[in-house]
Amino acid sequence: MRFSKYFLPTLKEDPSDSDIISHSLSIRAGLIRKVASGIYTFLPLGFKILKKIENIIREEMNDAGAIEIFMPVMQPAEIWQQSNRWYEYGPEMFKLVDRNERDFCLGPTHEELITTMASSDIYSYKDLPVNLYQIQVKFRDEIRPRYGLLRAREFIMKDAYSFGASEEDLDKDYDAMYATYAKIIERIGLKYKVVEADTGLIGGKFSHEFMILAKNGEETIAYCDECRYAANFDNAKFNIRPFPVSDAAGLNEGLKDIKEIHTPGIKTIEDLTNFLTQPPQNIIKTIAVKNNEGDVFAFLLSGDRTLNLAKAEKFLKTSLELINEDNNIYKLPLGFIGPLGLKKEISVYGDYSIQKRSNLIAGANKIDYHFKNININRDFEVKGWGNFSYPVPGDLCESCGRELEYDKGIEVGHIFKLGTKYSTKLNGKFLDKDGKLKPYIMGCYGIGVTRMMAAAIEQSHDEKGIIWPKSIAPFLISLIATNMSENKIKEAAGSAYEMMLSKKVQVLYDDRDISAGIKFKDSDLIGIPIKMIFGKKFLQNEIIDIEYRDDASKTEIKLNELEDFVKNL
RNA sequence: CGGGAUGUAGCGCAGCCCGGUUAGCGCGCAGCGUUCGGGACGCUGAGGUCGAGAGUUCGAAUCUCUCCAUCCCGACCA
Repeated sequence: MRFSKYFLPTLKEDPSDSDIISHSLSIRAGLIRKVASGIYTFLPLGFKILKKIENIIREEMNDAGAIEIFMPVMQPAEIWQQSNRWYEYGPEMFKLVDRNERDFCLGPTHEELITTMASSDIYSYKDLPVNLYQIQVKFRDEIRPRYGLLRAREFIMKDAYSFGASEEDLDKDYDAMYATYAKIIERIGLKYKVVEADTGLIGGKFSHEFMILAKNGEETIAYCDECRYAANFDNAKFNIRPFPVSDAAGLNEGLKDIKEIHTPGIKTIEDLTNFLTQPPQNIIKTIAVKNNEGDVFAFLLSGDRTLNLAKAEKFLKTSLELINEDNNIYKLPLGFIGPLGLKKEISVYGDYSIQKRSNLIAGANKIDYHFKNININRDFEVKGWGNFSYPVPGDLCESCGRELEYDKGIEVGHIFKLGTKYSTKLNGKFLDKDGKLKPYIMGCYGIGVTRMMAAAIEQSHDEKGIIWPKSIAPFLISLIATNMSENKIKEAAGSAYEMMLSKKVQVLYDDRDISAGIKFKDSDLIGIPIKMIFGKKFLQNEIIDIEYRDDASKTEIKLNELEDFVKNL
């Protein structure tokens, strides 16, 4: 492609309405333009990259035996009402009405549609298992679209749905998709981690998320290199770190007498640590929660930890909300709550992080007062112990005992075992060998295609711009003629361009009659892996400079070596 | 939806607090000339409903109100 004939508008400055690197770079490099919040046009360069990502996905999916189909964006309301997600999804679904006042939605996902389709065309165990996928636009009216392509309202997803006759079928497909997803990301050439995740709204037994590692990632991953465990931060299993001896005030001093201390207006752990010059680990954080029935519970944690509500809910088998000014049915003195002197109706549960501690500080259940030297069992009882917090630095891998490490990531893929959730609701049944009618056992597997593009930028860029991995780079070679008014340069670069075209090398020839600096800057900004420069050195000695985008390394080749160089790319 | 901020030329911004002729600057864009390996220079020029509507005023980009859009922080997700 000749730059002068292409449509590739680049910007020198960051756009004012983007804060995240992948967003501003994809606008500056001329990949996308914003149409409305969370809605984008793909310009030629961005579209090219998208197609490359899609093709890698398509090839690997096909290799894994999945079969491509194409379903509509617009879907009738009935099937969503049948699965009840018309209501569960709620305002997150774009809904519309046709001229006959029938309800439709713009598909946020396609479980309903494909299950309905399967139910009328797959009747026999002989047709199973089968794995169907598509690469399609999805619509989700996100509460808050943000970060450009990372959370858009219209985005492209590869979604696959497997139908099996048995759990074994599902396991096989699930494992195949797991391996395929890993292969896809490896082929694209990005660093990633697979984590155990929550199943969320889509439902099902368990799931894995594929995370592209990036500093600005939305998700925190807790992992252990020793035993290869990795999980979402919220979900991570861990053992409480051993209490550091240097912090161990009172560990060996025996139990001291309780003292009430005046702490006017000191409500937060942070204020308290400053006021008393004590580490937060010596303070009991007491978090009050309530369930729908109006039962109130108190969870005690080490002051440096945060209550993981999901863990508390699992433990108590009830859904919970934090107590605040609005739902404070017992009028608890927020900021000064503690285990000692609580109402009898409130059951107290302890996090392992304080189990073996003594002489701690806690709220006195009286405004502006705390207690010193509180001791478990001597001063109050705990109804149950558990792990109720998020991990903190130093916490240990549950299976091997090594310290957990943390990384930031962007979720680009998610695979689920759905089981019979949708087949049951949408009448997706087949006749099995034993002559019995059974629901399909399903799995679903998604990759965010447009998100993958943004995640790649997020992982791979520098202050000059994007650094594309070769696999998805829009062009492999950026051919730069530094001075178009030098005929020798212009002609040599022109014939090099023609030669590479004939050899099917993907080359962007910057033939614009502008200063060389702009060409270098643009080339770096849009992230083409190799710069091939015809300039001064060519005029003098027929030397062509080769410069690599990723590590900025350089080599020189002579004109007569050019064909060989191109051959070995 | 709650909290915070912003809307002035294609892009990035100043002007607004303290109202007063033709609304500025940089980049980009067009023409001419000079330059030519890391965002060159000179001259000339085009380009604006000051987010929208209403109000206050002799007079509004500037003050008031309403609305809209966009971005950031929280619950959701590929």
